[in-house]
Order: sequence, then C-alpha cells, then structure tokens
Amino acid sequence: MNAPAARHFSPEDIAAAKAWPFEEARKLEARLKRLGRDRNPDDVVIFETGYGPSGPPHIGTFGEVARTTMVRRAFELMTGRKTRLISFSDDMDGMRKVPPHLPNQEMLGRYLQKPLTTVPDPWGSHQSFAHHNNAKLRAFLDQFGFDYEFMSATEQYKSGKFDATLVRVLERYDALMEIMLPTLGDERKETYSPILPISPKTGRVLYVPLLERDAAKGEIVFEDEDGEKIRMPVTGGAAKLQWKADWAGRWLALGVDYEMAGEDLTESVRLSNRIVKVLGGEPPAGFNFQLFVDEDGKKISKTKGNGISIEQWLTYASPESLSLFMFLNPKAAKKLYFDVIPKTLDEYWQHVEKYPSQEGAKALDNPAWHIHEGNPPAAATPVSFAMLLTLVNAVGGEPDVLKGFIRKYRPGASPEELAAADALTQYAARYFRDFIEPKRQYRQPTDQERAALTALAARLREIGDEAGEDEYHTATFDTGKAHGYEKNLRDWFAVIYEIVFGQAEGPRMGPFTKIYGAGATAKLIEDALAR
RNA sequence: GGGCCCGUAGCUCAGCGGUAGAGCAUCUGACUUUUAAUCAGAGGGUCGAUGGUUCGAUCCCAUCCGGGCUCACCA
Repeated sequence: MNAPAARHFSPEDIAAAKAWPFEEARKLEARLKRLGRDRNPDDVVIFETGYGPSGPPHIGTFGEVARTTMVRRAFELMTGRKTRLISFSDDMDGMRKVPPHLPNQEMLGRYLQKPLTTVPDPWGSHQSFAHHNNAKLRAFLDQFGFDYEFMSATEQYKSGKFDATLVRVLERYDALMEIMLPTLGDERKETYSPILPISPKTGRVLYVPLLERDAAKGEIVFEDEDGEKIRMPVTGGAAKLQWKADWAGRWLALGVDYEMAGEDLTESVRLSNRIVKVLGGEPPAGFNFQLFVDEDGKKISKTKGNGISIEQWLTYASPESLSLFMFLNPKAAKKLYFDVIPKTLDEYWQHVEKYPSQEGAKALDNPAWHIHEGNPPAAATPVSFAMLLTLVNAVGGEPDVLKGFIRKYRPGASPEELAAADALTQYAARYFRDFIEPKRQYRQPTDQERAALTALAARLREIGDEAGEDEYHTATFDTGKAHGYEKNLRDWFAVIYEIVFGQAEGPRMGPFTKIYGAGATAKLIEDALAR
C-alpha cells in the first residue's frame, strides 16, 4: 500500500463534508460538548463494537467495525482528538444452545448455560470455545488491518472493572426494574433480574430472581440450582449483568462514547439508553444501521444460507470493495447478493481514480477517503473488472494471459496501476472457474468448419510466435476468406468462438494470438477439433 | 396494529427550499480486420401518492401506499 501522505483539509472543508461518517462525527462532537467533555480535549474518546463468540465473525462483524472506523476517522479529522476502538466480546454469556455443525456435540451439551469462556474448545486448540472464537475474531480483524483493542467480558468482570457498575445496579435496582418490567412477558416478569449470578456449584449462568439485595455490601441472595439459598458478592466475576443492563453497564464502566447497532436492536438501544441514564451515565452517540437482505429483499439468515458470506465476497472481490458496500447508505436495507460484487469492485476503483482530482469537502465525501481511513491509494486500475470478466469470458482464467492483455491494452500504465490491475486477475480467474467454465458449450464443427480451422491452426504454426499481431489477424482473415467466408467474415469468427472457445463471443484474434502464442493458439484449435 | 428506518433515471446512489445529478447499463455515431476496448454524443425521472406550509418543495409538515426491522424468550 504505497499510499501518499494524508492530505490536509481546512476546517471549512471538514465542516462542509456531508458524507454520513462526518454527520455521525458531528453527533458525537455534540454529545461531548453537552457533557462538557470538549473542555478536556486530551480525554480519549471511546468507540465500541460488539461480538458474540458463540459463532465465528461474519460479514455483519466486518460491517460494524468498518463503519465504526469510518466514523472514528472522520471524528479524528474533525476534532484532532485521540480515540480508541474497543472490540468487546460477550464471552461470559452462557451458552444457550449447542451450535450445530460443530464437533464434539455431546461434550458441548454438558456445558449448556455455562459462560462461553468455561466451555471447552470443541476443536481442542484453545483454552475455551470463546477463546477459540475470540482468536478467530482477532485474526479476522487483523486480516483487514483494523485498528482496535480486543476486550473480553470475562476478563473485565473478573478484573473488577465492572464492580462499581454492578453495585450501582443494586443501588438503582428499583428504577431499573421499572424500565425493564413493562417490556417483559408475564413469566419472565416473575423471575427477571438485571444481575445474573453464576452458580458457585455448577458454574452455570442463572436466570433467577434476587431474593435479597445489599447494595452497601455489594451482595445478593438467590436460590442455587439445588435449592440452597446462597449469599454472595456480585463483584469480581461472581455475577454478570443481563442483556440491555449489560450493554448499559458496559457503556458506563468503559465510558463508551460511540456505538452503532443493527436495526434489529433498535428497541434494545432505546432501553439500554434509559438504563444507563438511571445508572448515572449518558448513552453513547450512534445510530441503527439497516440489516442486509438477499436478492429478493428477504432478511439474510445464516441458517437459511441466503445472501452471501464474507468468504464468498472475498473470493471474487477485494476487501476494499466490501468496505465500499458498507459505506453506501447504511440506513437503507442493502441487497447483498452475488451480482453486486463485480459492480461494487469497479465502483470502488472509480472512486479511487477520482480522488486525486477532488478537493476539499468533495474529497472528504469520496468513499475512497473513508475506505482507506484518509489515505486512498494514488494509482487506480487501468482496466475495469467488468472488462477483465469479458476477457476471461474469451480467453479463460489464466492470470498470466490476463496480465498480458492488460499490458497490451494499457501500454502506458505505471507499475502501480499494473499492480492494481494484476490483483484483479485472481478474482477474475476465480469468477471464470466458478461461473463461466461450467457453462461453456463447445459446438461440433461441420466438415467445412473443420477444414477451415485446421488450415488456420496450420497457418499459425507456420508463422510462428515471433510475428506481430496484425500478421496473425490478417492470417485469420485470409484463412476465413479462403474457406468460404469472404462475404460474411463475422460468421467465420463466430465459428472460431463457438467451436474453439465455447462462447458466442470472443477476443480479437490478432492480439489474442500474439499474447497467447501462435503455437498455443494452434493447439487450442486442434484440441477443439479433437473434442 | 404500535414504534423505528427506507422509498430520487433500468441498477447503485448523491442532492435536502430556488425550474433534477453521477457512475454503471442502454442507444447512436466514429473506427471497421468480427467481438471487446477506445473516442464522441443521445435518450431516459409527474424525485412512492395525496394534501398542507411557502413567492417557490425532491428537500419542511400531515396522511396514505410499498418494503424492511421490531413489539414471548435469548443475545
């Protein structure tokens, strides 16, 4: 990534920037001002994203971190303040059910309701199931170069970081229950507690009512699974907060200033906002982004397997293109299906290409600025992915052949541009392998066609590999003319494409032969005739 | 049904009070040794609908229509 030095922007430029990360940054700035935090500019501003370690990181995880980072960088540019991004793993949550498709199902079944950090790793490579997934999360985020600090709920609870907040919840118990109870079903109303003790006997996270509370001592009394009444402190990891209260408590304990969440959590955010106020804190700034939907506008669900996965996206396009997808209108439900990938990839490069010619707020509104955290690359690809797909359609997915074409068509391209284009060839090659090759249909030649193609192959061999592309092209035409196509050369080419390439259309034969090699092209033809 | 969000050219989106924009796609022309590419140009929108505020609304307000999420438990 030979990105140029970050460009300088004036306060006027920044004030005029309208891209949504700047709007969000302004909301955050207003929040800090409201709290008087603008008077302590050395105060570090905290951004947070959440992660549930009962499963691997996925495209939503990427989206949340990518988008939060976009707001973070916009905020830094706007205020010059220091920031941190915490990636918080809810690894103390009880395992509600055994995730399907995992090894050691029976073993996992014995650990239901226990904190994920105490469930053994079903793959046996890490300290616990949660540790395994936490490691996956970190590798996942590192792979994209995100700047973040990983934080484990278990470690935080055990370290005492949440102690004051837990005690605070006991102190404000009634006010908190007043918020929560109306939102609960009748059955849950009876047993609800914002604090979940962890059974000292079984290690399970208990969803039981609190029989007694002593805020002064920081203690609670509850009934353990065997019916015994237990009195114990809430601090030091002996208990944890339940969802919503947990979120609110975390904001308070960690001083979170900004966190976004999916639209499905709109109500949870509202409630958690009320709770954090009751606890004496202030809700973070943020907004609810829309979920992704599939081609038919249906919600993407992992079990249904509709939509596409992050692995699929990265098979056919770059991480930067996925970032662009995340940048685009996060408040509208985005259709996430295969067809958007090539298009998004090309749009990404168009934005990169445009960036150097843009100034001030225009540049700040360019998605490339946000995708690259203020430092878009200087060089863009000189050939579009769409064009490469066309080429791949014609000449197959050989990266070296594709690279040859790129150099042929863009003789003036700089090394940086060529590098950008070359990176696209691997995606094009996979696209070819998965979507084009399986659909190829090679037509059988007629006797006349066979004679013409045989003659063409012989002629190409005769010319050899050292001739110019014009000579190959002329030879192709001459052969066609000599075999009855002088009046309709278009048909001659159709013959070549349908029989040799298995496609209705194909490459310009002269340049193709030059790049692919006359002998190799001849062999291609002969192989087709032998099919 | 209540709440929240979205609805601007075929597609993806920008514009957010002053007689509609971009990219891609489409079409036309140039080149013609096909296709692609390249260059030049064009078409395409009653800005979801209807009312209201305003000298003036895509932009503000109301209602409606369409789509998404959410309203037992869990996170």
